[in-house]
Amino acid sequence: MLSIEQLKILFPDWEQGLYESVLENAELKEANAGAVLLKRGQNIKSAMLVVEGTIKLYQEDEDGGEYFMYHLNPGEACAVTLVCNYHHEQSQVLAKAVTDIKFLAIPITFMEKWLNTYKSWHHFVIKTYRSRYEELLKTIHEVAFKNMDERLEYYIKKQVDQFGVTVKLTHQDIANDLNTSREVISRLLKKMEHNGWIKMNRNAFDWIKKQN
Amino acid sequence: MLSIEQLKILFPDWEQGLYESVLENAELKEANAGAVLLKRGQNIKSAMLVVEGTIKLYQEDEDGGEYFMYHLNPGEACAVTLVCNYHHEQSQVLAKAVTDIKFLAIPITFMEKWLNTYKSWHHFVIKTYRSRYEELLKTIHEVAFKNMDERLEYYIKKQVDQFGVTVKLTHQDIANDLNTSREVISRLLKKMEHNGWIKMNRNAFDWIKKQN
DNA sequence: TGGGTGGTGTGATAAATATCACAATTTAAT
DNA sequence: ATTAAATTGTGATATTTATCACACCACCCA
Repeated sequence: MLSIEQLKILFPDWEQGLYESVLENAELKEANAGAVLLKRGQNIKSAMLVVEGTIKLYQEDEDGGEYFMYHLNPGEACAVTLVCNYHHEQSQVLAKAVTDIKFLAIPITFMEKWLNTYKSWHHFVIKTYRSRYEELLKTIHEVAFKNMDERLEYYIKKQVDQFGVTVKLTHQDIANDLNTSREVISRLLKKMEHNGWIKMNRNAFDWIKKQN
Repeated sequence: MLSIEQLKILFPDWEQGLYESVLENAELKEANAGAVLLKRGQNIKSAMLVVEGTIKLYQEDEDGGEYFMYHLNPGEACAVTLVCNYHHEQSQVLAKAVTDIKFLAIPITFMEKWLNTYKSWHHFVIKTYRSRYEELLKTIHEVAFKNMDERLEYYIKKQVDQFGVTVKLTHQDIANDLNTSREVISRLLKKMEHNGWIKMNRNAFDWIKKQN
């Protein structure tokens, strides 16, 4: 299990009692890069708080399509799992581990209880919802108004913010995340290369565009 | 101002003290159908709770484009205005009155205070965020995976749920809400008419599709 | 070392949507 | 009643994206 000191670093704004409750009731779980942590329609049985590594959140289609929405990092929680009413909530999202990860799983029976007990938990939940709500707004902005070239640029920038200027993804990976085809991504990346925005390698490329 | 009885009907799960605080500090405002209540980039100065009528929430583009996300009805609050930190939050959304409306405007200086004072307010805020988060997920699902014909059907169904089977909108109205062109909507509606899903009139049509 | 596999490049074509042009018709206004 | 404005219908065309087909190359591995 984690030490209380590690918890305090990850979640600095909590009350003492909340740290103790978490240590007592949460399970520290691990998963490998690529693991699916939550899928569309799955019953939510525990809240997920990221301790180590990065998770990607997707909207998932009925027939296998995916659309990437945002990253979850250590100290953050998966909003959809912070359910208040413990009656068979179904996930609307797909969550995948990008790297090897560690996370705290807290049975959702505690959610309602903690909301009433810990002010800091309450604030944490609200902060989580608010920031994710804003991420979704940005996603809608992209997908409702932008063509694929701009969406790709936005996608790459998020990737760069997360993992640095070397983007270690295949064209197919990116196409899956943007719910398009590999050919489209290949051609758009080629254009970016012509424009001097990226330097391409096999299985990866570097983002070298100067930001104004 | 409203009576406390009216408030209790609209917001049945609140504490007594919260009703009183609202009556004391909220301003009851009115707006006409079509009025813009909040636009992208605008500073948020008060929370908005709907008392009467219906509001439409949009994602707004830099250059005038709009994409309809969801309706707000009496007893509901605009999530983006429920800010916890009163430091110049900017709206990411566009809010328009669909009908003549009445709403409570609560200065955001009370938001943080009430979160710490009223459990029922805290729950209300979380419930609001959660339900709107889910609406945004549905919107992303439409716009990321569906073609315009299905998105139009989804749009009409939301309209029907709100206002009944007679949809009083012009093709141009719908095109604006879905960020497409009038011609596209006209042609798709014509197809729906052929399929026996709608009966068209000028400035309106009836949704007559049998649901299975 | 010689396949096999996966990643990438690229043309051809189809489908979905956007844009332009303009006619026809209804409603509103003077 | 006549004109003006708004609404709808529809063809032609352009753009964007999806799909199919296939070539080429790098890398792994038996």
